Amino acid sequence: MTMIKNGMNELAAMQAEVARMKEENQKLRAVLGQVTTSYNSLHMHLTTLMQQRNQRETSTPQAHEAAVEEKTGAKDPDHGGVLVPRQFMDLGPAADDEETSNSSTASPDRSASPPGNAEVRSAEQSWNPHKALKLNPTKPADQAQEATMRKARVSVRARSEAPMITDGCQWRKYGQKMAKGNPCPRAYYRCTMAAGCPVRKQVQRCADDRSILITTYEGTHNHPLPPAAMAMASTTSSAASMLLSGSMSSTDGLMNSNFLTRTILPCSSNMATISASAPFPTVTLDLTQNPTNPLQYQRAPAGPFHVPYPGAAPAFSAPSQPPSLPQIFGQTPLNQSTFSGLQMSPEIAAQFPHPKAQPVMPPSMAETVTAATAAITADPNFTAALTAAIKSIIGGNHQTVNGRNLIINNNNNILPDKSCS
DNA sequence: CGAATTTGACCCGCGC
DNA sequence: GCGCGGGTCAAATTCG
Repeated sequence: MTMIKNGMNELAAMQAEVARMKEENQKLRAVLGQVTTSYNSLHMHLTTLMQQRNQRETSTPQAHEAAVEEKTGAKDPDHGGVLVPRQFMDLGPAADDEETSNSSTASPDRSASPPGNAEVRSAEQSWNPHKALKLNPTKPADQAQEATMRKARVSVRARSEAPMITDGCQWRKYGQKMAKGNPCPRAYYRCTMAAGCPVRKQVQRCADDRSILITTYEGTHNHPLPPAAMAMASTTSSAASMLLSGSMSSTDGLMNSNFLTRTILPCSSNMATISASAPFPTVTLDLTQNPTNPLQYQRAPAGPFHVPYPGAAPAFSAPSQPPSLPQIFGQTPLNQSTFSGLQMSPEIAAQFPHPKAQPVMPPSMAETVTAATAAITADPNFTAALTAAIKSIIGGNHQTVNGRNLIINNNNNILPDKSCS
């Protein structure tokens, strides 16, 4: 008798559970529909903007193409008259293609590379940007852009007692050097999550304050990343994309950091600095300032440093690992055009009423970033469309220099490169 | 014993 | 051309 009663209770519980799941399913469908609608409207807006821009461009196509040619040294048929940079429109096939070929052909063993082997040589060039520049002086524009992308660096400054920050990737140390002007050695690491992955990073302590760890990332992963690594990879590639989209149009050395600052690190206007000066354009994300900032990492008592960030945990699955710095950013692996950590402008938000990212100013930074992250990571196509749309919308703030976009800074938030080395 | 790290040698770009 | 400095290689060593 009690067994029957138990069975009935179980059945009732399961029915309740099914009903609850149905309700949840309906909500999710509603959300999906909302997102789809928003995406469609945004896509339409993007199309309209691009058409308008194309019309403007085609009115003076020769001047534009001549300017591009002068800047890059070759025409790029992919771009045509569209001013949206490739790294924002493509979902990374160009870089991926090449980097995929790297993985199949690149050999770190230089002695094994027969001289004159074009394929191996090409891979070697992509491995070493210095060689690439020298050995292929007449490369097409897109290749030049890719080479520049590889050269672009993202430097993260953070306080840490640990010898290296935990970013979710597997790294293999391949060298260490004493850098001039810094008593602390600089360590060189290479991503070992996939054979031929071109991503490298340098780790060095700041000479002025040795509690500050400077980690410089270079390159884009050519393999899927674990959740814990996606955010940082996305952040660095996004920062690099942002940097290059501006640095290639600016010859001033220091260029606008406002836009990047607002987008990569929407919570703080003085955490991201950009140096487009030689030898490599570098974005510096400074996490050592503003102790009251919610994004400010806190020193861990032992082991790798982590960045506690309330309200943003879903991207990290490892229960033992508290959300670390990159957590605050969105992620899209293999996508150099990802616009991470996006803070929606009211204009954009109005056109994209994401369920969590309402145009109303967010009550907290955490919600903003969480919502933006959710929106961005939802769909890679949407990511590309959104980034392109933003670029287009910001077009009002753009000027064209030598046929390329230049983001105009509305406030004078240009900070000197604080690199210590 | 295989993987990871260390470390001296080497390569390359750049300035003088 | 030479020296310096940054970056990488690879043999030796250490570690798990």
